[in-house]
Amino acid sequence: MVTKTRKTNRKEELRDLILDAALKVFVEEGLEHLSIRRIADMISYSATTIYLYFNDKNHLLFELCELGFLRMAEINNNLSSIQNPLERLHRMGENYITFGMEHPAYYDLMFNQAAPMERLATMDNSEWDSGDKALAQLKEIIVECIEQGMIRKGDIDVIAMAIWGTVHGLISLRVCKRFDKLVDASEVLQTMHRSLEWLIQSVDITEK
Amino acid sequence: MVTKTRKTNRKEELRDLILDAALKVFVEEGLEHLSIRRIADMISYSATTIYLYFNDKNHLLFELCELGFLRMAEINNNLSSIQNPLERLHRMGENYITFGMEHPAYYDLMFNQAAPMERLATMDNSEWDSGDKALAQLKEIIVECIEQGMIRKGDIDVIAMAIWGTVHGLISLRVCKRFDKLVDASEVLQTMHRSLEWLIQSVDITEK
DNA sequence: AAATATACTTAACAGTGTTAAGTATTGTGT
DNA sequence: ACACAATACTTAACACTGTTAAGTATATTT
Repeated sequence: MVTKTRKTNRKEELRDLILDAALKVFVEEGLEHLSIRRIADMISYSATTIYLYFNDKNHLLFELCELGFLRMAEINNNLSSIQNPLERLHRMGENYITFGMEHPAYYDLMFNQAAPMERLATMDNSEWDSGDKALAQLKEIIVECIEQGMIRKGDIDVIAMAIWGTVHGLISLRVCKRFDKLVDASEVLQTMHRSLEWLIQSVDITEK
Repeated sequence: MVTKTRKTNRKEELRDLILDAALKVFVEEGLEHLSIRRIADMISYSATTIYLYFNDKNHLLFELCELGFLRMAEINNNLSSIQNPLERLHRMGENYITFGMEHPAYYDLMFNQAAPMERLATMDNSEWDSGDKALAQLKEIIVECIEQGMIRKGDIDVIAMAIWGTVHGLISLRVCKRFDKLVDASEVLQTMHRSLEWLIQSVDITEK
């Protein structure tokens, strides 16, 4: 039993080593430069060794994606202290923008790339837990906003999609470099925050 | 002069043949199955012939992208007849959703993939004309809405980004298959339209 | 000490974008 | 009509990619 645990730990260690190397490459050089052989070279193993720890490249990318969701959850730790649900919603959107701008490679993988979803499709429990959790948190806040009469009533799913869509849309356009030629680089971040602010204010039905 | 024109036409013909074949593959089988050799096989030419008509794959994808923008512009022909600018804005959003749902491969290429923007970066006149035009049309309508006191005043760029972001976000999440596990497939389209409707109504400051 | 399981590697397959060099075919000038 | 040159295209190759089958040491168990 002890030996088995030790073995498992050693296995886990190399698995983590692979993920760390993969992370380093795709954060520093982009997803297009992330190849199995590249990772293998970095950690001085043969390329095929990686297939002893991951079914295929999609599997590896999916795991990286999950790490991304962990990091994203972390930056939302500052939400609980905010009483006003609309303010909390606003902050959540700002966190989302911050995350996307600071970790574009993660964001691309989590929401734009096909690989993680292709991996998900092959899994037994094919629920998208990470996405589900993040969306559930958003919906909770929206429910609060509606209960306190701060935003117009409506189907929670519909409102959640609209709000998620907005912040995702902004980040996504940025990550996919669609802003570069349209908005001055130095003003992108500010424009995004002001867009979110405009949305929140438009949605706010208090004091009107 | 006549012969030269004839030659040019013949050149254009093969160029179009390549684009047609490329279009067929990536619409029917997805971008990941679109390879230079695949196109070449379809039109019974060698792979290298394609490089006589396009600098590289990015160039080819950029041209396909431009075709996508043409098609997108077409479906906005129904806007001019709508007097109320807020209604026109709403319809423009619905058109955007319709386009994205009916041509996911085009949409992916136009707004998510890196290739077209990488091509653009290598070009002399590196303005993103297509994106610029589409955004300009959106801004025009927003200006009208503000002038007629239909939506809250604010920086045009900021508002345009917020609205474009919203519809793009919805489509993008769909095209990248992030809705599949979260929203029932049969309800996705309806949810998207209702999200847009909710946004428009939230933004509408008439009769409040 | 023999058998077996573990951890890893080598070699290979089929595919990718891309380039250099070569080959017909066609058009032009004398 | 003949030589020259431009045009249109192909063959072969390079350096990659993900992935798999088969082989090899090493360590563990019996």
